[in-house]
Amino acid sequence: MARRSQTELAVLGALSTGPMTGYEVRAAITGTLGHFWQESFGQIYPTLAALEADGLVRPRGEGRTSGSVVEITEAGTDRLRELLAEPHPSSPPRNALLLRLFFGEHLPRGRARELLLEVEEGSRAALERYAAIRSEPSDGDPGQTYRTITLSFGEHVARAQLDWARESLTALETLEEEPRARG
Amino acid sequence: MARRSQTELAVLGALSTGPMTGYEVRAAITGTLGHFWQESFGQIYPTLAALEADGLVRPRGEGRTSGSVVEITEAGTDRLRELLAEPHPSSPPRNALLLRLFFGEHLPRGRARELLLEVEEGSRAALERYAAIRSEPSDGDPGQTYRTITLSFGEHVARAQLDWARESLTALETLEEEPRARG
DNA sequence: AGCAGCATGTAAGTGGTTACATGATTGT
DNA sequence: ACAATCATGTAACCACTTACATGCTGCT
Repeated sequence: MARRSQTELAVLGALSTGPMTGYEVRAAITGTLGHFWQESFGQIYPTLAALEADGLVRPRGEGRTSGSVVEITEAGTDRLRELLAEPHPSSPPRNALLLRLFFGEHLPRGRARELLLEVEEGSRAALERYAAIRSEPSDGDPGQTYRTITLSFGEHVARAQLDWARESLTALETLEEEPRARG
Repeated sequence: MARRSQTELAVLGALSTGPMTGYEVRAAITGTLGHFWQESFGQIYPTLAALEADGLVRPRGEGRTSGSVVEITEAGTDRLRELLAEPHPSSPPRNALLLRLFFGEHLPRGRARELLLEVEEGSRAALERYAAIRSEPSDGDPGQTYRTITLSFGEHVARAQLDWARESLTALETLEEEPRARG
């Protein structure tokens, strides 16, 4: 059966690192998967309820004053492995910024430049965040290699976007310096 | 009012290059915006109908035996510029492949490698497509610079992913050669 | 005659976001 | 006392995909 969604996978994945509340699941996801995955509360709580109904997670009262801490069950871990092994759906690309840039000639003057500066700044900021994560002490965990690999993905892509933005800004400047041959 | 969606923008943008049928709009979008934008027929036809109701596009009978060719109106061009100038929504990242790789230790043996090979091959293929577009004769159109910029984005990102995939494959090999210190 | 590709459209479902409502706990 | 943040949940809505139904045109 199955096919509830990728959210189930993300939530079970988060819970595989230890018991936590729904709120913390969300924080864990934005914190560690943030540059390639996101979940909203409107997804997390219903998913958590469904997982509990299926016996894949269970409530766990101890150790906390507030919030209902849940932990992953044996069946949940099995399910996680199952979901991980499934072929991954590839979401169609939709980059609204590029869509605007593509029709750049119809853009208000200077707007294209603004869009590129936005990318430049965003990529720079991303690289800083990644550097901070890199500098955290490694725990020697066997999963470390895989986590570093996904971090490295973020770094590669961010550097590529930074380079692209800078090159494109230069290209735009040359365009605007030139006398306009055509209207 | 507005806020019908980005689809409206993509469709008007396609029609700004000339009159065509809904089917051709779809082909134009997948053909030229393909690496950062996609639309399905289920989106295009209702959008086209709505645009016509608003007087932003109009049917145009001549010159064809089949299919209803539509063209953009003056109001449509204005609307296109308006939409382009609006701040762009940024869709939250959702990379199902990275989500799996992140939990790589729970993946079946060899699966992580497969995923990376998939990225390697995909990026290689993308670069070839981009090279083919590059080699097409330039038409000296003033919008050319912007179209080249978005193409360049694809190239930068594809190269980054290719490098990343290769580096990560090496990292995985080293991991598997090493005697496993921890279970 | 038959098939591939052009063409248009709708209905159902899904996966997701946003906004809202509510309240407990912690720190100042 | 108040604010921030932790915490849980729901309802409404939205954009989009998929699958389906239908038919035409042009080529072989």
